[in-house]
Amino acid sequence: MSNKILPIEFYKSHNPVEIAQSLIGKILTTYKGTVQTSGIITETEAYWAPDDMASHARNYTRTPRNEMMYAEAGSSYTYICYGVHTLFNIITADVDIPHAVLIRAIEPIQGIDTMLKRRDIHKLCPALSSGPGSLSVALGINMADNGIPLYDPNSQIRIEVNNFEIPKNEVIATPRIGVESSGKSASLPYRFIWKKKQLYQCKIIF
DNA sequence: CGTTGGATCTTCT
DNA sequence: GAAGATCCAACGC
Repeated sequence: MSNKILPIEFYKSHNPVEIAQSLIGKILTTYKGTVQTSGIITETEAYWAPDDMASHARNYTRTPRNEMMYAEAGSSYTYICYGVHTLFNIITADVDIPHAVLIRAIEPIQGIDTMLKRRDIHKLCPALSSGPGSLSVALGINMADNGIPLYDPNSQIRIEVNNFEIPKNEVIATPRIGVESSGKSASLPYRFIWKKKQLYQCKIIF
């Protein structure tokens, strides 16, 4: 069974901070072959180009790597961080407005056994899909997933609405991670975390 | 426990 | 040549 997919209109707002906040509690699902894995989004960060000095698209910088940031709302943007980790972002606003939201953590729902294998972890724990690089491994996301329309029912990666809304007072805002050197952009409260994440307690699977 | 450094790609200096 | 939207194994207490 699958939930209702978020429509493209959801991503067209020109305020990526609001979108980042609204994405908390939504469901990120990947379909790789016959395998489905999914989780509740519990942590996001907004990148508000061109003024945001922490964004790859600061000052409308345009390179082969970040070209997808200028694409249509609801497209995925994947890139390699520190030469090692694949990070998964969602592009928002109109074409040529390179706002983005980075997905930093999910709470596993479906395909937990598959996620454990992909991560080579043998028990369910927060590290399974918490942290932007770990999340991509757990969900099987790689650089081939750059530019996927996340609102399309036929895509391998989709964002779906949840059966319940997360109350706003359970979501806190903090400065973003790893952007200390980005001048005044560094202190902006563009990171959102669901306070009640970690529904499970590291139980043994095998 | 907390801290350190290696991995190794893209971009800018 | 250096730093970055990171992670984790290897250390030292």
